[in-house]
Amino acid sequence: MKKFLKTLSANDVGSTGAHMGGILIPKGDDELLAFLPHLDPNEYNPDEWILCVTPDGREFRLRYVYYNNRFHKPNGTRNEYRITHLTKYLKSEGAKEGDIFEISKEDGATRYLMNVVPATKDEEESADNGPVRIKISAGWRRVH
DNA sequence: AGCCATGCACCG
DNA sequence: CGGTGCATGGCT
Repeated sequence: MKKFLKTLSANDVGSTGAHMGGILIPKGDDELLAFLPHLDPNEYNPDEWILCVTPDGREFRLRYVYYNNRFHKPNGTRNEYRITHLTKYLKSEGAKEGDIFEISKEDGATRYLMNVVPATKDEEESADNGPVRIKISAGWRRVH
């Protein structure tokens, strides 16, 4: 099973007043890009819907988008991935800036599992005996 | 590269 | 009419 963690930013949880309701995916990481559905860079703003279940069994459909107008519009500047439609879930969990968002999936499975764990716990511990955490980009970790 | 912000459309 | 998401621009 592959599993990725992201520390939520203020903008991610909506506490900045932003109303774009979603989180940012680092681009340029092959493991993460392979883990998520494939989005064709040759398409303009391609998106894919992924099915996520929470630990308590609720299901959410999330939109995984690649904003790439940099390559498709004359003066486009966007080149980033995002996952939206998360506001409902994050609010229901009372997620705040600094908390950890987890997303995992069994190899070959179709459904993803997601979870948010409060900031205080997971961070400090696990120096060298817990699971291996590899920093792959700002805010993101991959767990083996 | 990543996070912050927003005008407008849509929908209840 | 208020909330949410889309697509995009801006700032660090």
